[in-house]
Amino acid sequence: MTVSKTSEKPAEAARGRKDAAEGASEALQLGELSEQLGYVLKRAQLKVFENFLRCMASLQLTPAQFSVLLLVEKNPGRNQTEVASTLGILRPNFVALLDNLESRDLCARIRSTNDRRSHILVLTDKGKAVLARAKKLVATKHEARLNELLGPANRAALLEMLSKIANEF
Amino acid sequence: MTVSKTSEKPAEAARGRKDAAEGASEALQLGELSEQLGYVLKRAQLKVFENFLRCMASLQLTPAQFSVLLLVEKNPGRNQTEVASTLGILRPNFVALLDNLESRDLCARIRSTNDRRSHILVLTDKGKAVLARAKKLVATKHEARLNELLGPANRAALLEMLSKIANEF
DNA sequence: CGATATTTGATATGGTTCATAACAATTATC
DNA sequence: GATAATTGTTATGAACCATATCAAATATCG
Repeated sequence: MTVSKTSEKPAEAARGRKDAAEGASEALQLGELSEQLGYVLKRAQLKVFENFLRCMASLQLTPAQFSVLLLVEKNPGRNQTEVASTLGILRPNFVALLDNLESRDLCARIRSTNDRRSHILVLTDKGKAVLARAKKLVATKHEARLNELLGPANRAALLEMLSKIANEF
Repeated sequence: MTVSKTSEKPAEAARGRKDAAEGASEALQLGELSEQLGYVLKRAQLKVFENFLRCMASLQLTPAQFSVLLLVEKNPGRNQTEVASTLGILRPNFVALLDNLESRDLCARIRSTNDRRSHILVLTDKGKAVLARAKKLVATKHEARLNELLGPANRAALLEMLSKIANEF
């Protein structure tokens, strides 16, 4: 982990007021830390989530909520267990997440007629509309920033390597 | 968000017993999700941390603890504020982390003579020895797995891109 | 059919991580 | 020398993650 969100700008906040005065204690050497995959990965992930939240501020969607809307749109009619486990979310924790989306009228639970235990998930019209706007924001503000920073080819390569790690590590 | 640790194997657990029976409800389509940087990044990060913990099981070191040891070894004589903020850890949260390392005799707090407010951090002999063993474990078990999966060139490219994101996003 | 086991959504609960406010001791500022 | 700022610390709350358990509904199998 090693990193926080709004808190400290890692290498920045290290050298404080002292610098102006006398000793000017220099910045710390990261050393082997900057070669540690986990360290860099975590840092990058926090930055990306931070940026995502800023881009989505107007829609008030977290990465988790966005991923649920995306998945339900692509797979309407699936139940909570299926959607949650596909996202790696535990069913108990998925309940509050859904409560939130449902209370905002973005998503609806419908009792299944086949299996009256399960709740079928679908996006409401508002949910579809909000998701459409969210996609545009992500594309133009968030993912575009990536292309700008890495270039399309590198961006694709990065995604592929991360997928490989996520699936085969 | 989106993913858990020991819990669910995302795409795996989705299709449960039903498959054997009749309808065999198929796996969900990830769709645009697999193109979302944040989603893939988070997944990869969880996998990497999980693997790190397994590799370090014999030494009982978390990624955060390992990063502290690495940083203190490279920068002996710095105080808590400097080390914590370099790692992006808030000072209040750094206290318990240090308490742990100190109670295991891996690291020591020494009252500074210049500024009697601050605690100078150093590794104990045991701390140095444990860190040396940890480095070997990480190199041979953890990072080696990466080279095996991506190849050295790709591994380097990945690290560089992640650093860029972490620093410039 | 009918007893038993399983699945689904939900609740309660505890652990871990992250963030803020406040405090005493010490030092810096002016 | 009075006031402000810094250091380590405590207390505390929010958010996220994980486990056990429950009632309702369904599946399984004798």
